[in-house]
Amino acid sequence: MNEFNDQRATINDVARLSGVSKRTVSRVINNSPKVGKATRLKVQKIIDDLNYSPNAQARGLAARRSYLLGMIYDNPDALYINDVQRGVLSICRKFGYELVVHPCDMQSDTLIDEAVSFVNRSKLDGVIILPPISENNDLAGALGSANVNYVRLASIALDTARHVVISNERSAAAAMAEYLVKLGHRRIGYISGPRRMRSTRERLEGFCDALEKHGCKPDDDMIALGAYTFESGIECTRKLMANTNPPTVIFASNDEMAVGAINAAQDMGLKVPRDLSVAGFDDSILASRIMPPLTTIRRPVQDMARHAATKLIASIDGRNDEADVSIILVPELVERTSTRSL
Amino acid sequence: MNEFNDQRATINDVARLSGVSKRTVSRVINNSPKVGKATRLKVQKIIDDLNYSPNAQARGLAARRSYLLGMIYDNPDALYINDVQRGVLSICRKFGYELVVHPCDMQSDTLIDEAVSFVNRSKLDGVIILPPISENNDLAGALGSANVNYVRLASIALDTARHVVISNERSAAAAMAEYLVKLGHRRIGYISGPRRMRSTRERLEGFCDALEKHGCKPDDDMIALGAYTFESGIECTRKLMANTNPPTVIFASNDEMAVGAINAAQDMGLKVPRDLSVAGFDDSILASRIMPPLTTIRRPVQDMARHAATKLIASIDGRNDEADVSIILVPELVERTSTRSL
DNA sequence: CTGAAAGCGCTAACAT
DNA sequence: ATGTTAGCGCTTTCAG
Repeated sequence: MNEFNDQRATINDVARLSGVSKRTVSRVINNSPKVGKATRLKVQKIIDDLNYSPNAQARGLAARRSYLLGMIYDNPDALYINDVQRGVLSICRKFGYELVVHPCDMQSDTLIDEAVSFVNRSKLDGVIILPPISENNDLAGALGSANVNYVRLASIALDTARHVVISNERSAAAAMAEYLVKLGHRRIGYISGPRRMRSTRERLEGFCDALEKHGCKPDDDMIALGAYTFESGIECTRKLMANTNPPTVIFASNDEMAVGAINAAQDMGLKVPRDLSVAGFDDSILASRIMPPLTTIRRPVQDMARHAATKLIASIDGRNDEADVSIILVPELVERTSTRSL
Repeated sequence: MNEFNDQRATINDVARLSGVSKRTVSRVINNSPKVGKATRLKVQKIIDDLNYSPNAQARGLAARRSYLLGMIYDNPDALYINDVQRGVLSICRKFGYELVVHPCDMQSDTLIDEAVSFVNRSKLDGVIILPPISENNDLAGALGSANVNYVRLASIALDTARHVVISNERSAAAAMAEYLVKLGHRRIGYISGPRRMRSTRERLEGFCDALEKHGCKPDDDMIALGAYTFESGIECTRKLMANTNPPTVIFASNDEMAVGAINAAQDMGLKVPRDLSVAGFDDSILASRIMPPLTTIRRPVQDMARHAATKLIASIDGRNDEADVSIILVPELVERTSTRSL
């Protein structure tokens, strides 16, 4: 490390000192195979001595590459976002990319223009889009026609394999149904997410279809429309329990609502799981901290993120086979003590 | 928007179409005052028509500016990180900066080299460092001698005003002490964070000093050494309550531990707050979701982040007066129902 | 396998 | 107030 020199070394310095041309140094940096072994070693030595690292901006300008990936989201769940960031970054590191984050407002009517402008302005090589924004086909379309590489995280195949990484929430919800039936429950309440989200439908249909197979499809009064919020969990639980024949278990389709359900139950003087079982979806930090600990479904968030980043970089690098591999992950059921056998 | 042209417009296109030189266009882009009003309007019109936006890489290369800020952290608390990101980004947007995130491993012995290399490689204009990494003076020193602009988020003035934004956790902890004493508590238990962190000392000393003023300085057996984790909260609570004269309230110095304390209490057959009051620190999502809802202290995280970003950008722009303003924020006490009056 | 030279799109002295 | 001319540090034809 040259502690005394404020100026960082450039490719010219390396070329001069190692007695080769810029072009050759560039080849060494980029691991081109067309460099003699001796030359490579000589150049590499100078690079190490100088503690040289190429200027990303200059490189990007010349090569039309920024080595920057973007992440676009409007998700209230900080834990989810953080997990995705970590997952994406673990792959970025391997390939020399950095991650630029871009939270935004889903409802904004300039959402699409803003997203495209974000990518263009920063010359991002690609973007990863998180749910629920990932479900916006217009956004994906705009990105596609602007020739932007993108991968969406989703619960269903809403794009070609190249552009999406899927967690099969339908089958995860079905697994929860199986589990609750096996515990002996027949009166089963369900709290859904907001209508406009795809995950809402996936989870609901997966759950109901599986129950139907066991001959206990829930009546309409066993299904409450929530909003993925704590408060809506409370409200829906009240509604569900007000039925003349209330459920013995409530499956809230995310943990926030499940925690709301537990709180509501306690308010009503019901003990969970003695008087009412409760299950959630997400395995957020809340799930393991709440009393009683919540039976829930763990989405493979970091895995999805890693796959998305891998796909994206493959796509940027033109490794089409890899970019086009179909990725479908299955969340797993986490059994805790908020659900009991009847 | 020119939908049919794959190539984005460049400054040359704008110059040619508006019949002025590149230099003048550049002046318009950068809001230089030395441009005639008519010229400015004419150029701006072309810019709008072409939907032109300058290439950040080229701009950065020429001006030695990337318009990229970095965020360095190793913090288990996703909510905190997310809050900081949002805060920083709200300022970034105003000034045309983007944010590159960089979680890392505090324990790594290449931490410092990696951080410096991160900044150099990506040509970041500045970085914001989160606790507890922000407490690493060697890192700050290395950044400083590498001429990197940085701002640290901290609980104490561990750098010059330009380089730090402070939340006064000492006085916040003191406020909690006052509050508990006012509720009538005298036997007061404390669960600290890990020794190596500054915030641990700040919170502990602030708390104890305030109690001392009221003549109820806690004995050594009323202070348990935790680790800011859920499990350590449980363990420390057990220890505290095993005293012959156990506390009537436990102040855990973060919410995770406070939630552990509540769980431990319930395990021991104690009802919170009837048999034991519990208070936390952070006002994390857990605080409002747990039963009973947690009395805690809310750190002004987004505010700190905004101040840090503002400072950093001022410093980059050479607005020294602004960069050197001293920022000390005070967290506020949030009263909920996990603490009761004796 | 290596080198010379022409840019990538922008800013910044230095004119005018 | 505006234009000319060099670069910023790198990649990339195109030659050898």
